[in-house]
Amino acid sequence: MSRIELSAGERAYREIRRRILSLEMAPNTPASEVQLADYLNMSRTPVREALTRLSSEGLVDFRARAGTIVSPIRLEDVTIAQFVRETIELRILRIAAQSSDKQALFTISQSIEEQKFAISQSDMDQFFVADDKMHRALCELAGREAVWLVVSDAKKHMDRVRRMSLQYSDLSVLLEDHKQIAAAIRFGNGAAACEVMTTHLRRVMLDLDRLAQRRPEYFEKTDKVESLPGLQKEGQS
Amino acid sequence: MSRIELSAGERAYREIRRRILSLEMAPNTPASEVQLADYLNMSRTPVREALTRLSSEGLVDFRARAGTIVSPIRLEDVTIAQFVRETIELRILRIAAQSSDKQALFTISQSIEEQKFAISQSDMDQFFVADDKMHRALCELAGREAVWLVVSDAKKHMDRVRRMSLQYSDLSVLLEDHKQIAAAIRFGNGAAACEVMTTHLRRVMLDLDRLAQRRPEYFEKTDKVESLPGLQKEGQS
DNA sequence: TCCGGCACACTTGTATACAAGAATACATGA
DNA sequence: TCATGTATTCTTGTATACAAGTGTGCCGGA
Repeated sequence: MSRIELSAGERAYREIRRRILSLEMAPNTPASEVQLADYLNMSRTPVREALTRLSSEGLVDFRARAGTIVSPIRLEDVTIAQFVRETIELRILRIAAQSSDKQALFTISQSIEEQKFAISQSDMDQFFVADDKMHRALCELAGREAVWLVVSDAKKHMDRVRRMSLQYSDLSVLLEDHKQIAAAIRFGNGAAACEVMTTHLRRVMLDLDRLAQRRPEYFEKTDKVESLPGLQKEGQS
Repeated sequence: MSRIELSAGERAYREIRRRILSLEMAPNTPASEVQLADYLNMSRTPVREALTRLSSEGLVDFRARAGTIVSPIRLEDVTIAQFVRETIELRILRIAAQSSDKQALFTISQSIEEQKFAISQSDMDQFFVADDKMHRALCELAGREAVWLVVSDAKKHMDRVRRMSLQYSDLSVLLEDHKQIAAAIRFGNGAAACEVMTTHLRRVMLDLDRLAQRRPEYFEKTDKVESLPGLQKEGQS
């Protein structure tokens, strides 16, 4: 029914974006227009349209007449995204704690079940989806569903990091966070929920350094001298 | 020195965006590609690139093969933007209140002087600029300069409303808000600053209904019946 | 072996040509 | 007068051609 024909430009945008955020297209690697056009079976025009949009999102970098690349992960972008997300979600949480919207509360329980299942299947993608579903449901509970769009948009700069981080993380820890948040919300205890949420959202940041060392080619090279002689951080071969 | 040649696409984007946000291009009116290309002395391609970006920002609406229009002002977008801006700026303010960055504090004083001058000259555009400068300086004071970019981005959905509102507003009221905020910040009184800021940022919202009645052609038509017979709001004409 | 310079291949930036759906004006019939 | 069907015009969507830099690799010389 709602099956409308998508334009080539829109298809290109969604597919390239998905491939970037899922790390299928690695940061700092070329995103050639002709190559993508070939891959997507279309001309350069709609591909270029997609890349233009992605560029203004900071997900690809145009280097005039010298090739386009998938943007490296920028620590600054991640930090801002984290700040914005945390700020907004905490306020959402305080509002949500005073609500008792049955539908939203049910969606939250539902997403937690899905997380359990995803963990039992070791299905990270599904966990990813269920995680988002819960955070989104919290916005609904607060009666600010549309705010999720903003959070979701800010999140794009963290998604690649989150995906890397999830590979080495214990998902059950995150699930436990979620359970505690849900419980606190049900009790109308906004402060407690916020406390857990703050810890929860900051977990990714704790991994950042480790991830940047493990995959330096994914990250933006900083201007600062990487490691002053005799002042190196503990070498992590 | 830093005078680099901008691409046609970038020029088109900036100019069209400026014209939309300044209401030179009225909401709900056509934004034809050929017409804009002609106006900007370039081909359709870079214009289309600009419109694509503006579309993903929600500032123009593509209607496939039926013309592109400047997006109407959507009350929902304004509301979200207000929520996001208020949430972020209040947190910024609490952090800023604990700082004493001389440079940023000076910039704040400076912008207030500029506001006074702008009022004396009845120069709204200058007031607009000085206003932004102050809010930006508050981010700097909080040591989160980059967060301003996010606020600034969220703000785009309020800018057109703000511009309409300013025409009927008493600018000195806004200046007074700013003075109080600056004073509270200097005293390290974050709570007081937040209180004034909340009132300050919500002033635009109070005008919304009035503005929507004065210029209904600028706003998105809501599904709700505009005015039930016998239940009209006070006729304004 | 190293360095400088040059030519070439390759990439994006822009213009133009063409395709196809949408809105509109108009003719036609009741 | 009004409804309806149709042709036309206008708009965007996509493909392709061309222009103009960029980076690279090779060659020659020291």
